[in-house]
Amino acid sequence: METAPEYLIHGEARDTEERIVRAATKVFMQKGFDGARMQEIADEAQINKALLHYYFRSKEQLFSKIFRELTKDTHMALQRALESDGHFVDKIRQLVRDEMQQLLQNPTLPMFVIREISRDAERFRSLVADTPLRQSFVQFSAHVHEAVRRNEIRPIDPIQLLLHILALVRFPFLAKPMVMTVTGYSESEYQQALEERTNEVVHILVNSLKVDQ
Amino acid sequence: METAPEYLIHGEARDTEERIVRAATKVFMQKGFDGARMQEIADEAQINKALLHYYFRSKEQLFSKIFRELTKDTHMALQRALESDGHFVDKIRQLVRDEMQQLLQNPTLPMFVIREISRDAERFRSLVADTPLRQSFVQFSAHVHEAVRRNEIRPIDPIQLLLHILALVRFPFLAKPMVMTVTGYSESEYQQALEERTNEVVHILVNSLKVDQ
DNA sequence: GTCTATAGTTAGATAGAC
DNA sequence: GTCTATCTAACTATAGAC
Repeated sequence: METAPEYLIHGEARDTEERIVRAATKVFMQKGFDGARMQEIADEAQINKALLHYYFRSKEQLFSKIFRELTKDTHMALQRALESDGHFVDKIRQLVRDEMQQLLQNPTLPMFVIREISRDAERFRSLVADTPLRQSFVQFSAHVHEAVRRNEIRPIDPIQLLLHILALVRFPFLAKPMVMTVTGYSESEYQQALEERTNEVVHILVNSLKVDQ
Repeated sequence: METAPEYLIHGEARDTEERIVRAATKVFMQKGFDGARMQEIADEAQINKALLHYYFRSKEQLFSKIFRELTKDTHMALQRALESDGHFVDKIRQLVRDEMQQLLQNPTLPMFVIREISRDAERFRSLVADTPLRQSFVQFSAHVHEAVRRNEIRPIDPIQLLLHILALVRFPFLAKPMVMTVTGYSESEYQQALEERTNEVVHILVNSLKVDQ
């Protein structure tokens, strides 16, 4: 079921669709696919439940749209970093700062993505198939090997370095409710820790990549 | 609704309850609370659905039992590490090895815990209230400050160090489906990366804690 | 303790008026 | 396009026989 071309939609149509997408994004990110209710999305969008099905045939299709929208720029930060010139360590620095800045704007995205991929890895696999994301890791690996060869960094398995970066950057957002509870930190205290974190992460990564240690 | 004392239960009772718990653990860990179905748990335990409600009044109560069971030893590794003697860096080394070993035995636990806490942080808060887990972070912080004072490690905010450790150790298990897809790694290749990871994580942590850098 | 049968509720989805 | 009303299926939970 194709949506009608833009010029054919009259009245409040575009606005309604946008409100639905915004509402669905909010609810799906908060509750996940299994926990989300079409009724709640309709309420949030201030429309009727039936209208959801008019715009998006099913919950599944609505979710797919949201998921694709939210993940389509995932590889951008990595791409920008790899394409930049200079020392490999500078690329890492840029990558970390870029990702941290984005996540501070959108702190619940990591939990959403990882929860839904874990729920249905197959969907993600087919979604990623025709996407530059897959190619990004190949390039990243090549950059790592080249940097090792040039003696810019110590020898390291690219997947371990990737895991280091993703872990250090994304985990604090993923684990926010857990860590807040365990530490007893308040919302604002934790927020501050997140903001101070960029330099910490850059520091630990740069140090671990130094040669001759 | 208390379960009858052990000696009063006859026939296959204990075995049944155990099968239910095992089945529920499997299904809840795989699907999460929202995605799990009582019918699936019953099938997995090879009993009737009504019997689930006989043993555990509701899905909520069954889940609570499982969740408490799975999280009750969370603080153990940290406790063991803190109580050990010697240089602070040795405690970190032990902690990482201890946790990694446990997670390799139970690789889906981090996803389960973090997903459910994110779904209902309040439950976790009240669950942790009367638990040594909360106290563990206080002790951890004290150890960090003391180690800094003794010049065993560089100055570092305890919450940042805690985040470093948790992130580096747990994220690779959390993000397994995502990272496998992005990298194109097979199950066995990823498994090997996980096993090789302990030394990597120890290396990066120890390096980042060195003084005079 | 364990089962079958079913109540009670809520979810996603559709019909049809406007 | 948007609404009300309703269908159908699925889920949790309970009643009651054995």
